[in-house]
Amino acid sequence: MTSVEGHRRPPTAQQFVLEELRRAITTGRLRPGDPIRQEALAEEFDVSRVPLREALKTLEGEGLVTYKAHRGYCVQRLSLDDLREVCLIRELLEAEAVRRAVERLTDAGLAAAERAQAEVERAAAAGEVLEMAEANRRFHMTIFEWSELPRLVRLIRTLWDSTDAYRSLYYGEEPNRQRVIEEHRATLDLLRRRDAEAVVAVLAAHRAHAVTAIETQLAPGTVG
Amino acid sequence: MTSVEGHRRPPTAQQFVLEELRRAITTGRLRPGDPIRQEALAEEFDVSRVPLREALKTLEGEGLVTYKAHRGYCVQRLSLDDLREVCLIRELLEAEAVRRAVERLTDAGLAAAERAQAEVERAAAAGEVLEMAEANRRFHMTIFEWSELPRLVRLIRTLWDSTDAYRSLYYGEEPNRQRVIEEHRATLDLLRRRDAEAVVAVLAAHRAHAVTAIETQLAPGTVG
DNA sequence: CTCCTGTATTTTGGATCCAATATTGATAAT
DNA sequence: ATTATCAATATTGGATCCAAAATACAGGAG
Repeated sequence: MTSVEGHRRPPTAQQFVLEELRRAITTGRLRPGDPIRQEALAEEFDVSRVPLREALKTLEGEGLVTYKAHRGYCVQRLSLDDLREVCLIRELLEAEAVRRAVERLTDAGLAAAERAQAEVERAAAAGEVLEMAEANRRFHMTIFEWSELPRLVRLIRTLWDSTDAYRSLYYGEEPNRQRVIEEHRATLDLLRRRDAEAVVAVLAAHRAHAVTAIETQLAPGTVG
Repeated sequence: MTSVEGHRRPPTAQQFVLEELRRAITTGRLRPGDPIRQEALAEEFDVSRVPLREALKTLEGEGLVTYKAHRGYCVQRLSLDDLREVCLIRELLEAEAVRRAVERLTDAGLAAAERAQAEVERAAAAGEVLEMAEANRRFHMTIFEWSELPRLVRLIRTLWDSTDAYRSLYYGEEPNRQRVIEEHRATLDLLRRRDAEAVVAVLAAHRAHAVTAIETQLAPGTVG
């Protein structure tokens, strides 16, 4: 094996930089509100400013950074209000995706979701938080994709991207990871019974719980 | 007056190119499926390929063009299925935006919408189709913005952008223009009475009509 | 005649350099 | 002392040039 070091480097510098920028933002290395100094960042990633700027344009489209002409990019402030808003929008879109998905559900599709779930549980047991988050994402996207509404899925994916920062926060807690596994099992069960509304309810409950968890985690001393 | 020729040129080349590209796509000058030859386009717009590529990245984020590494950009095929899907998503998002908007509706807000509507009617009477489409957009966005959900409004705006091509088709027909004016008046009336669900219904009916109109316009000889 | 292969050409990706704009700081006038 | 103005600096925007990849094409083997 020559280059199987976890992540193989993307075929273009802009895609590489895009991943790195996402990581930098989600891990808090670049903090919300920070202006983005292109020269410094480009040097750090060892690329020129051109691919960096193209990656930033992509992130601008996703709402992770803001842009003003001649003043450059800033990391978008992700307030709790933003998080709540994203969850509200996800609620609307994912509910529709699930309803459509259940109508088109096949055995092969279910098997794919079960494989993703197996990977989630494996990663959880092994304590691989990052892998678990990734498999979790695959689990959900697999379901959404059954809807056969590619634009809808694309939007949902973008919304997930835009709150990656908070997601890693959530998955950092062991009880939350356990909870996710339970919810996935319940979801699979309800899917087998073609009960779309119940699945929608589970997903909604999950989002609500995640928001609450993050709220308390972020504002721990508001009462004391 | 020095540069009041309708549109003043944007402060950056990428924004200028972005507008031009949008226009080229909506007017059919660049047709769906067409690969985008950067060199040729850049020369046509009299800029280098750098700002062109940044504009394309923005359009990629909006779903108007697709991108593959080392193979470049293509104008997204906007099938009728795509149009229907965008309308479905708009239905979900705009309904929520309207419900929130009605809860927060102020007199000043209503006045702004009425001004936009006045401009719509003026442009319609003057036969200025492009101006009418623009005022129409302002009318709706004004309402959506009362929701105070900036990300939601942003998404809706992007969805509107992605179907601009079809919109100009719709507004090209006089009866459609007349219909829009009626619907706006009804909408304003219902807003004054704070009847969110009725507004949602009007908007849904409008979208349904637009889709049907475009379907018949695009496939005129399917029966004969 | 078909298919594979190697090469030429086209097209995209990226680096460097220069221009334009914004920001900062210093100086002077009120 | 405060504010306005102008110069110096930092930062972004864009053009050109070169590298890398993909595509098209020609030639030869089967």
